[in-house]
Amino acid sequence: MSGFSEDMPFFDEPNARPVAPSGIAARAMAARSGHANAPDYLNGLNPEQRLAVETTEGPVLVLAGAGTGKTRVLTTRIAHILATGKAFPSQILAVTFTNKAAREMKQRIGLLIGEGNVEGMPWLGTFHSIGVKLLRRHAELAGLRSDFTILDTDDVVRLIKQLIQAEGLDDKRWPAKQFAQMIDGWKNKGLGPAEIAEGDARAFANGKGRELYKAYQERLKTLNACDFGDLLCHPIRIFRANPDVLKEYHKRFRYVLVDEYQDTNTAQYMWLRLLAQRPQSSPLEGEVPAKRAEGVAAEGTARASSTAVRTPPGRALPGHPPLKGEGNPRAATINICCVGDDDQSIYGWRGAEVDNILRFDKDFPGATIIRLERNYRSTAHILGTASHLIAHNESRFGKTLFTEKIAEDDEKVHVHAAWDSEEEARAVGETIEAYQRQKHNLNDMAILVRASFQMREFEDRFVTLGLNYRVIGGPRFYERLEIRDALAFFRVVAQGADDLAFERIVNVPKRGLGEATIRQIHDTARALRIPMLEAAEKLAESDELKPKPRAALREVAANFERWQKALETTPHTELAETILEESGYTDMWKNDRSVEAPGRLENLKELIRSMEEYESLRSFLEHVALVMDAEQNAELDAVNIMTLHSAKGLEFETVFLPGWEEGLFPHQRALDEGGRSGLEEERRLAYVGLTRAKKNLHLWFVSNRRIHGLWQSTIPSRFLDELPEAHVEVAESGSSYGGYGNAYGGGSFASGRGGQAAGRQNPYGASRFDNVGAEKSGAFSSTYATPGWQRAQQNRTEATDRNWGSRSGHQVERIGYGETDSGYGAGRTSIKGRTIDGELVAKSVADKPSAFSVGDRVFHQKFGNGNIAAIDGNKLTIDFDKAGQKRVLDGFVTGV
DNA sequence: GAAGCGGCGATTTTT
DNA sequence: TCGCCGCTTC
Repeated sequence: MSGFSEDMPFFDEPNARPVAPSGIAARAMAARSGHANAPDYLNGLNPEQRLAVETTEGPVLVLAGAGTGKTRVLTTRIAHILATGKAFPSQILAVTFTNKAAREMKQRIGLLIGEGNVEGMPWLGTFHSIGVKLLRRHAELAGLRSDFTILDTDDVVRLIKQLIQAEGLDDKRWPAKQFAQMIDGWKNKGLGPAEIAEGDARAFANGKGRELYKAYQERLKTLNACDFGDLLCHPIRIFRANPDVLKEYHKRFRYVLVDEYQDTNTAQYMWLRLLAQRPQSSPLEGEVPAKRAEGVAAEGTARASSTAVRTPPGRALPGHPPLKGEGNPRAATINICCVGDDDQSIYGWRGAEVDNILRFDKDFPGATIIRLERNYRSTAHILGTASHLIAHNESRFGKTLFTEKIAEDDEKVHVHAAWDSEEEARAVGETIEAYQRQKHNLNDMAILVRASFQMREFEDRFVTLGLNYRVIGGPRFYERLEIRDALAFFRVVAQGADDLAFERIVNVPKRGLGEATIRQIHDTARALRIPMLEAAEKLAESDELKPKPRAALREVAANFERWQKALETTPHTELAETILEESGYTDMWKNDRSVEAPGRLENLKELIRSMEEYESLRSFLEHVALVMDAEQNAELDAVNIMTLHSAKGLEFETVFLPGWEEGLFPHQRALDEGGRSGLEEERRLAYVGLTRAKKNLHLWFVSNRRIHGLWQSTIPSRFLDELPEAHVEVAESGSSYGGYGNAYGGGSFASGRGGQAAGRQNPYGASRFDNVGAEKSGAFSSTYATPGWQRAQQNRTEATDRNWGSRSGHQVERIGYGETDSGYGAGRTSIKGRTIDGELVAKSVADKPSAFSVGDRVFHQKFGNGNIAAIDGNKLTIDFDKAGQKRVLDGFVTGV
């Protein structure tokens, strides 16, 4: 109970018992948790959680360690505020980072207080979705119309490229992508063109960075569009420039809740501060005028004056505006509750400021800090391991997770060594099969990697084993080529000024509108200051074009005119279908002979289907821009493969963490670019990984890994040396293909084959992992009787057939990973059309012959075309034209 | 408009 | 080393 602020102010609560001053908070808390008449929703909360729920007034920081019931606290807190009549649903602002988190919160609040009431929580959402909402209401204050478009990263890059070229700059020397990232970085900090540092402005485009940024913002305005960063920055600017507007929201939001506070960037922080500081009276006016002015309007001068006050030890802060009434005992009540875990801050590289959370009690004086350390997820060994590791970080509040469930048979954390990444994949595969034999579900297992290139080896291995897996993360459904094309059509219909969308599809399908014509449209639009669509209409009526492009353009213009009219009268799903038909887009794919085409058509169908949930084309487009989730197939029992980053917030019975080697984890670039804080973030990432596991945890490191195509010998991660011996067991081997250790090792694993790394020293001193793997005994050494085959056979007759027709038992799912414009190679998508609803799949698959014959010509995503040489059940031996002879499962090939 | 070649980069990712 | 992007070529 060390976290209580000693000077928490006393607040009157009209509708409830007064909150006890913090001096007796512990006692009060204890007394209350024993209260006989506590409402249902409070039942089952532990004392800390309950305190976090019931301390509704004033600033509260809930430091919620991994697996300590963070979401439960947030949702119960909202339920409590509502149940005690402290606020109406519409008076609560609750922000999350991801749509998934927002959805989950809505759902869980619904369970607590009844579905109907959640509908009335219009201000529960992601920072961005709430930003859009605000911006739509006050668009004119940002120079936009309320039907503005939200551009995605791809649009932004294309736009910037145009601007760079328009400036007469070499777009190779100054890549648009890089500048887009710079702009993103500035917006993360809430900086407009006028506010960026001189040095930053000069660093790009021959010193034209600032002008370019300005030009970009102006271009967005003419396009009636904004980017993701603007969704936060525009509201900030609006609030600052229009105190009356801000006041409106101060009145509205009585309670502010923030999830994952450690991930907030500076802009989000500013946004929150503006909304959270609610003067109830105005004694502050004139009292600290200088600070106030800075805080609300001029961040320029704020920097110098605020640094001394608010810089936490050890780390300098880039100019945050000071808090109004900072340090002032008469500061207005701020009912803000931020929940987060400084130890899980892993997004520094994209602008998140761990300091926001570390600084909380300084930002919000008198804040109550509540630590949730009671863990309900993992075994004592896992917690002990994670805690010991994270204790090596300096910049942290300091929490220690504990559990009350200590079972004798809990296994220690296993650390395994392998010769190289291939053996690692093989051994993990075997361990998974060993668990499977003990009746563990594949769904309960996850492989969490540092970098996505590591996934490939596991995928390859699992394909051969016939082990179901699913990859989570990566580009998603809405980033696929055909989806983006379709959306571009819709966007132009919904918002005629969307030039980027127009440019994207004006010549899709091919209409003979080449570069020259598009240039001409572009120039006309620029000259007349009208959208390209209008310019196209004008050109089509003039004599400036040759007959062919002129006719084509006339058709395009007529199409859009017709569709725009239909927008008023036709149901939007119907209209969407019409658009894709009449534009020839569907036909384009129907006539396409490539393997991807059918999948693309199915995706388009899925797109239309998903539109039904929205009331209009506009609201659909808005959701598409912000909600880019792909649904999961939870039915399929499959091992989960994902990066450590995307694993945050998830939990699994069994977790595998491969690749614990210096250079990979911690990643070399994190060290090079981030220094000590980079290392600490890597360590937090490791901590996130470790704390995902409920029961079983396996860490791996290899001696040799291929990096950029070259085999390099590697050194075990320093993180391994930071694990507590008491909770860790070094498994001698994981591979039945053992012998490497004896054959090559003989000594230090870290020194590699044949002294390859001779002279290379472990800079971190002798590691106790140096000799691991020299002997192989094999805690999980398995036999060659792989269950994969039997399983594959079994699966054929079970759920598999229902969902996937008679494909092989081996199933692969890619959540999100699909092909994009730029494309993940086709080889990355093993089975297409998983987004199709079950019925369609079943039908289309059933039509196909379920078995192949020897001699059949087939196509495989990864290996290309080949002829079937032999068939063994669902396993085919194929002579590939290019890849040679391979054995693959029949589900992975299609007839040609 | 497709195919072929050369250069380059190669963590992590949400909205 | 591999695979993508963009440019050139026919």
